[in-house]
Amino acid sequence: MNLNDKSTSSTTIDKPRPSIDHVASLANVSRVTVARVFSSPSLVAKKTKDKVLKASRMLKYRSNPLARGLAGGRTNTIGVLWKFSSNPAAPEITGKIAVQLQEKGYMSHISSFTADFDSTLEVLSEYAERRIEGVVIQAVDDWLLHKEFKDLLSQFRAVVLDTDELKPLPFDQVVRDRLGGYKDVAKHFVKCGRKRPFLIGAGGNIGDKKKCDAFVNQLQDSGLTIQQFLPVLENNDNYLDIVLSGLEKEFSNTTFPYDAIMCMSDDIAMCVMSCLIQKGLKVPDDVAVVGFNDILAAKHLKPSLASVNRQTENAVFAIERLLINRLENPEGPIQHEEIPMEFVWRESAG
Amino acid sequence: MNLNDKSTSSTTIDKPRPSIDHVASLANVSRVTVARVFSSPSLVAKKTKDKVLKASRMLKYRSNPLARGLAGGRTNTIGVLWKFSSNPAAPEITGKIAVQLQEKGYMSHISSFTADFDSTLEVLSEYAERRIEGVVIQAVDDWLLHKEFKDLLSQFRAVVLDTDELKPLPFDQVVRDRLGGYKDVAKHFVKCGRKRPFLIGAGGNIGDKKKCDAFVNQLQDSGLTIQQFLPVLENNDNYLDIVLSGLEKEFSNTTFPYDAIMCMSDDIAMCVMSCLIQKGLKVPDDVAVVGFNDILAAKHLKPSLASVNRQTENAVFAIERLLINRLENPEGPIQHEEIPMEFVWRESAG
DNA sequence: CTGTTAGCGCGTTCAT
DNA sequence: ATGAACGCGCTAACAG
Repeated sequence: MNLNDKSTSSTTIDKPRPSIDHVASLANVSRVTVARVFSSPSLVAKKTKDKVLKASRMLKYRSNPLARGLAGGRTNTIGVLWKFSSNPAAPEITGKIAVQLQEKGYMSHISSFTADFDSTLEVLSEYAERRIEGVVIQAVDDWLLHKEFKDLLSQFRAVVLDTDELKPLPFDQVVRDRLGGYKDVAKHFVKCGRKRPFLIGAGGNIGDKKKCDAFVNQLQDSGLTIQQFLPVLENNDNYLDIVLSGLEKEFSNTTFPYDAIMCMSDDIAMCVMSCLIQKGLKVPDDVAVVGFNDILAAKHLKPSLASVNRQTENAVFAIERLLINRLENPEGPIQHEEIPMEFVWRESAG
Repeated sequence: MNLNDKSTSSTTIDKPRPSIDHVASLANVSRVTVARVFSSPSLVAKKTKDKVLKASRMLKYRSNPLARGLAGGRTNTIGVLWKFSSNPAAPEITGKIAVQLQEKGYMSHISSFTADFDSTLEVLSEYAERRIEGVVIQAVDDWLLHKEFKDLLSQFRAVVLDTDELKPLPFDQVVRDRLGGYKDVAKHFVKCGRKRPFLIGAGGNIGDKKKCDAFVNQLQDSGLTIQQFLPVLENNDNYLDIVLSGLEKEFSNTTFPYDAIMCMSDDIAMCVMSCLIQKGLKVPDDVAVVGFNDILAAKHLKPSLASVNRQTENAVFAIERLLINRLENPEGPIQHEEIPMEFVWRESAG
């Protein structure tokens, strides 16, 4: 038991970074007893426990997460893996998750999916090496269905997926159906008698493809065909430039060919509205415009901007709930929580 | 040397989670030699090194960060501490930092300052327990000047501060002078002959106070006095409502009393522009409007919105550079990097 | 240049 | 209910 006796005389102004041994000697018990007080308190006599707790409080003892993890204990660490590129919403939700978990006593690692599959596997491997207890993963791509991925994930005590539709995987999931939002917009356009809808902002990835399909199919069910898409390059800071120059071209005809525009972000929608209005068109009388994200400013614009609300707050709470629940109860039944994204009607939608 | 001989027959499909000992025995050297190949390669003979590297590649060996940290080695972990509440820019910059550092082989913990001083100290203590190598801290408040805080920070191999002005602290700093942005806007208003400026969006904290002062003082230097502030509650999702209802009241006079408005965010600026235009005022002819943040959409609005660019990208790069540099060279001279926030002129500014 | 020894701080058997 | 001993995987201080 090699501890410097400095720590006993608490008058010294050192910061002895107390270890479990210090507490043990101060409480006059063995190191194991101290450890047990924190890991499985029920096995320790109340009197002993009190002694230990008092001593640890005096020394401001907190067990070391690294040592704990190395020895097979809990690390209070969570990994949050999101796709940051081409996803402006990623920082917001991952940040909120981190802050929320911090309040629960967990520390989060935030990482980004990378371009290739292998290096993303590496991230999960490193999570495992660091004895992370749980991971929260944005699961929009289909990578997760790979066996390798699944196996790596299964190592963790808790896994929560943030998906856009229920995946056939044995993990807790928060399902945020953005497609529902797109369908609702399509329905609204139909209901208002719009005849020439338009969709702006498709990227090249799978998720974007799904959105387009949902929107188009919903329109087709009502007998409307959509004429054209204005594609947007992924992960490009100039995407608004591209969108707007594309839109400009549509004005070369004598009449503007569309009467309803769905934009894949509020940013785009705002710019489109500005452009239309400046060209002498009225929103929503001539053209209806709907955005996506429901930014705070949307309701204060003129006309106020209709949008789809991602329900980020609710999603974060759901994620936290599922995660904490599984950490505390690893063997419980798998849970799914649905949080539909809501179409928010405002003036611009007509 | 207790290692299961399973690992030698690499045909088995187990994932033996190879430890340093496995590599050592396969390469026929001692465990220490293996460790040295990774920590200080220069001390190992080339021939031995190759042997070891080959063995580790075969076993897909990667040293365990937890064990490394516990034994006093490097953990490849960075802490990023920001004020998330009442700061919409926090997720973006912290996210970018994390992604950037991930590419350099570091894993980031992202945390938020909390309301009280003590629990923020706790975060730093936990960083220390987790043997984090470096911390990046948003240093707008004056907490850092407390001795306790300074002492805790000094433990880390690297500390990079993101400040709004140079702090008298022995740490690397990236100075993003937002006050310069405000001053530039004030100068611009003066230059354009505006006589009745207005400032919207002051919160209650110290940082906001400084901004206001910078703006007001700059105006006063030119003989202009600013009539009024429209305060905004911190950390409030309705702040736009409050701003706009405040603005409404100004219209009760026969003439709108201001001819130039500086808004503390682009969100506010957009709403203010919409409001003014709807009331029949012209931007910028009757009233100039400037925002803050320079969102992508700003240049596409009508009129295009003048703003102040935070230079987030550049700041992230600077932070990364200072951090990596110090990690690799802990004893080097302290560095400061200035990244002024730039006033971006556009139509709305007049 | 390489190997031996002794920890880092904690969890987990076993005994008692 | 409590303690002794060992191991988690690695680095540091020596030795050779």
